[in-house]
Amino acid sequence: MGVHIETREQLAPLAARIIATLVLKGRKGETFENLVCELNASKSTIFTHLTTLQASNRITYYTKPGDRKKYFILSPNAWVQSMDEMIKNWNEERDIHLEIVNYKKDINKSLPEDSDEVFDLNFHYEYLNYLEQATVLMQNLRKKLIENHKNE
Amino acid sequence: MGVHIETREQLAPLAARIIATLVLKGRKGETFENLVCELNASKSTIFTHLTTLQASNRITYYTKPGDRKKYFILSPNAWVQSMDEMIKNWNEERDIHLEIVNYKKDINKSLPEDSDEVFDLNFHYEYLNYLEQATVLMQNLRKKLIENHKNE
DNA sequence: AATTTGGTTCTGTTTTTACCGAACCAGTTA
DNA sequence: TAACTGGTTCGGTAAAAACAGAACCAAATT
Repeated sequence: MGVHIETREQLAPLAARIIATLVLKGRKGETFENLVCELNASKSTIFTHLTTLQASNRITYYTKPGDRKKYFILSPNAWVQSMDEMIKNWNEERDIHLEIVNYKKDINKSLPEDSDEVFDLNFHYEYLNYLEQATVLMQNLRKKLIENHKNE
Repeated sequence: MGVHIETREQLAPLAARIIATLVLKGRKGETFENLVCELNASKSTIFTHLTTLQASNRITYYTKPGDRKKYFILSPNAWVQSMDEMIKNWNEERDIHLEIVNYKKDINKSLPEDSDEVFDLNFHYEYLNYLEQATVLMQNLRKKLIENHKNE
């Protein structure tokens, strides 16, 4: 599991394993100390990873009254985050392709119709089409799931 | 663009820039030599990246009769590849969550109903639901786009 | 007031990644 | 057959990523 998270979320091995243990631990969470000894890593490493994971909204913590310890848990809306990430990426990609299309159109204009230097834009159009449709689907799914979630 | 590809496709900087230049070059493709001097990198580096990119089906090449050079181009079905990757990832993720659910169910069985050690499985169910729906949507879109593509 | 607990900061060290250069090889051309 | 072209292999290096250790700090305990 650690490895999977590591590649998919592009995290350092240990950061991924923190996530993995939090997934397994569930809503009870895990303390700083336990993470250190369970993953037998150094306090400093765990600390820096915990802070970056918090910064990227992947985890949070809660505290118990009369207890200085922080109990770290996964951010509750993992799938929303995951979808938002995906949509953001698709949009970035779309923007890049749009830029390229414009750039190539410009060049094509300055060439004779039959020149074999003329760019074929079809590739980009197909890709843009895919991105567009995927984004719409994902946004709808997002809305729908959020609705469902509220009504529980 | 290089940077975007680098992070999104998890490639080495130079591999990403190869992709980027191929995207810009389009159908005509780019030769080994040109890549070397355009990206001012060493032959060996370009070579190894070209081979791994071919191995991962991201690029191919064609040859001209009476010309020893290889003209490298992007694999024509980039969006299909991209979707397949995504679906594969979602399936892996689903399998992991299913395993965890089983594991947690097992533990829950051996605990009294009201124990606060009991795992809350809702998180996993929601996530599985998301994965399931996303996968179905993406598979449908895949089918649809492939149909469209054939009829051109 | 001293010590402990839980956490934080800073400065290395180790490991991995990304890349380069030189030597090499199989066809092709002169 | 010598030299060139286009590509391939291998050994090594430089830089970045991941992690560790020790020192440190503030709040709580003793």
